[in-house]
Amino acid sequence: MSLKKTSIKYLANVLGVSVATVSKALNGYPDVKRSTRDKVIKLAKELQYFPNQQAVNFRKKSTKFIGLVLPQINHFYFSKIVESIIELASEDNISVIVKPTFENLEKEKMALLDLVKLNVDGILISLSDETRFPDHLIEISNLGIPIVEFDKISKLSPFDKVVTSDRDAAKKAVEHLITRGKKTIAHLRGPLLSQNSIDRFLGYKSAITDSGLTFEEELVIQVPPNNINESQRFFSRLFNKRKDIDGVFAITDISAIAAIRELKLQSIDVPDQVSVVGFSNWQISSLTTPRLTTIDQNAFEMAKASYKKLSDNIKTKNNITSREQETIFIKTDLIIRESS
Amino acid sequence: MSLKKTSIKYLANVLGVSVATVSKALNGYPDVKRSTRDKVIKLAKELQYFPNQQAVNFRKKSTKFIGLVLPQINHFYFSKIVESIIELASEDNISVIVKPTFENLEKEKMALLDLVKLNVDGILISLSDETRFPDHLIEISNLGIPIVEFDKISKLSPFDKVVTSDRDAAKKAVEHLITRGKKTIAHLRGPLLSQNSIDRFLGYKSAITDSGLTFEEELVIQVPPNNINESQRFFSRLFNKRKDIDGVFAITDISAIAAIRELKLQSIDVPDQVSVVGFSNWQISSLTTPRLTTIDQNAFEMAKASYKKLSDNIKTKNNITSREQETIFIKTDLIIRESS
DNA sequence: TAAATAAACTAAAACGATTTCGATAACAAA
DNA sequence: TTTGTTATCGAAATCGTTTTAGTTTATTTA
Repeated sequence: MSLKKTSIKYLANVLGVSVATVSKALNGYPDVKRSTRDKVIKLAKELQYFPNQQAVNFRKKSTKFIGLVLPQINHFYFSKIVESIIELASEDNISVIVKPTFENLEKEKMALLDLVKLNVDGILISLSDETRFPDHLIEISNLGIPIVEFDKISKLSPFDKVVTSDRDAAKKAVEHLITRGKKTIAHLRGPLLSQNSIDRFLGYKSAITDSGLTFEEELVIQVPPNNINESQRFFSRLFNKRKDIDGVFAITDISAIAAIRELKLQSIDVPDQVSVVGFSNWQISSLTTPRLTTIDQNAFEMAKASYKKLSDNIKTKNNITSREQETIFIKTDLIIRESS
Repeated sequence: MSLKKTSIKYLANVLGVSVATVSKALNGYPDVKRSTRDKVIKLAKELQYFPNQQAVNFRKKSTKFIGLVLPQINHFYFSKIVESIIELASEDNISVIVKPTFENLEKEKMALLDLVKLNVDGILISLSDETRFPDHLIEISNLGIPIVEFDKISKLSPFDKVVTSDRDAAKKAVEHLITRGKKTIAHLRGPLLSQNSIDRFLGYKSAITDSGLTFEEELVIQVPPNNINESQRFFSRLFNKRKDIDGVFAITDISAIAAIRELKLQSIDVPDQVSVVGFSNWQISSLTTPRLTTIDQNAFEMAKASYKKLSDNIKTKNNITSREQETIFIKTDLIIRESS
C-alpha cells in the first residue's frame, strides 16, 4: 500500500494553487493571503502532510545533523553524554548521528568519513585510545566542518576542546586522602599516553609533593582501567610488596573496586586501614560495600558545554584558521562516601 | 574558506565529460570505457570528492536512516542495544537516529514525529512505561513505515516484536533457587502494567506451583526497579514481617542488590541463609560482594534480531495489513555466581 | 561499401522543497 | 481615466545525484 506521502505538489494540485504558494503559506511568508494560507494549512493537516526533511535539508544546504564520535556507548559516562547531547540537540531540531569507535583508530576514521558523506553540520568527538595524531580530523576540518573535541582529546590538535579538569580533580581526591591522615598513597594509573591518565597522575603527584610527602615512583602502577580482574592482580602485586600503603587513588571506579576487593580478601579494613578513592562516579560506586568515594565527572555539564561550543561554531562558521582555539574545563565534585 | 565541496558537476567540467558519465563511472556502470572510468576515479580521489549523501538519498527515496526509540540511553542494557544496533546498521551503510523518551509518552510521540519528518526507512521502538495503547504507532505505520517493537512492547499492537523470554527466564531463576533448597521465595516485582514485569512474575509463579511449593501473595511485593534505596525500604518491610524468607528473586539487579544490602545490614548470610537472584546481568552484578547470580538478557542478540527483522521488513516492504505479525523470543542465560 | 550491431557517451527529467523575480490583480491617488 | 502602489500569486531556477532513453561513434557482419 504505502500511501505515497503527500507532497507540496499534491497539496498544490488539490487546491489549484502553485507549489510556491503552498510552500510560502506553510512557512509563513507575508505575501500570501490570509484565506489561502488557512486553506493550505487546513488541507495539510487533513492529509497529514509532513515536509520531506531530506529535501528541505538538501535544498537549504544545512543538514541539521551533527555527528557524535566516541569510544563506546555501553559505558556509564559516555551513555549519559550521548543521551544529554541528543536531548540538547533535539531542542534545536537537530538530529545526532552517533558513532562508536570501540577505541579503534580505523573505525574512527571510517566514522568520520561517514559523517562527511552525510554532510553533517558539525562533529563532536572523543578520541579513541589508539589515536595519536589528529591528522584525520584536520583533513575534515579543512573541508569546512566545525569540530569540537571533548573528554578524550589530543593536545596536538587545533580545535576547541572541552575536558574534565582531571588534574585538579585528582589533586582534590588525593588531598582528601591526605587530610584523612594517609601518608603512603598508591596510584593506579591508566595508559601512559592517554591525556586523562597523564593529568590524573600529575594531579596525584602535585598533591603529594605540595603537602610535603615524598613522591615514590614505586607507588604508581599502571592498570587496565576497565578490567577489574587485571586491576586486582596488579594491585595485589603492589600491595604485597608495600604493606605500608594506607591510601589508594585509582584512575577509575572499576580499578578502585578491584583494590577494595583485594583488600577485603586480605582482611584489610576499608577505610580504616586503607582508604580508597575512585574516579567517575559510575552508578556502581554507590552500590558497592563500602560505598565508594569518587570524583563525579559531571557528564551533563560536559555534554552541554561541548554541544554549545559546537553549536556556536556552526552558527558563526568559525574555523580553525580564523582564531585561537579554546579549552573549556568542566569542574568535578568529590563525592565522599564510605571508602575513605 | 569552506572549500565548497567538489561535486559531480565539477568533476565533469574538469574532465570535459557529462555528469552522467561521471556518475556512472563512480558507480561502476558497464557502459563507460575503462580508461574514462579510471580518469574519473583518479580525479575524484585527488579532489577528495565525496558524494553528497543527502542528495543521493533524496534522489533514491530510500533515506538509509532508521529510527531507534527507547526509554533511556544511560542504562547498561539499553546502551548496549544502542551500540549494537548502530554497529549492525553501519555494516549496511545505514545511519541510526536515536531518540530517548525518558519513559514519557509525549516525548515518545514527538520522537516518532521527528522520525517521520526525516523519512526514516523504518523504526525500532521500545515503549515507555507510560505507553498503554499503541495508537501513535499505528498511525505512523499507516504511512507505510515499517515498525518493529523490542524489549518493552505492547501486546495490543500489530507489529513484529522481539522480546526477552522473560517468563522462561524468571522460571529458570526461581527453579535454581528451589534446587538450592530454598522454600520461601520472595519476589520483588516491577510495575503492574509493564509486560516484562508481568511475565517475570508469571514465571516466578509457575516455578513455585510447578514444583509443589505454595504460592503466597504476601511474598510478592512491588518495588521501583531502578531505585536501590526505595527497593531496600520495601524489602526491609517485607523481610521484617517474614523472617522465614530464604530466597529472593528480584526484577532487576538493582533491586537484588538492595535486598542483599538489607540482608547484610541484618547480618543475614548471603547465600547461606538467604539466596538472591537478580535480572539483567548489568556490569554491576559482577562487581558486588557477593557477586550476584542473575539472568543475562543477551542485549546483543536482542539488538541483532530486532535489526534483522526491521531490515527484512524494509526490504520486502512488508506491512501490518499484509500478514500475521511475528514475535521472536530471545533466550536468556542464568549466570550463577556467589549470591545463590 | 553498406548495413547491422555494439560500445560509449550525453541530454534531460526527476526527486521535493525553497526562493527570487517578475506578473497580475486590486485598489488608491491624481 | 490614468498612474502609482500594494497585495497576492506563480514560473522557473536551484540544490547534487541517478537513471532513462536516445545519440553518436566505433566495430563487425554481410
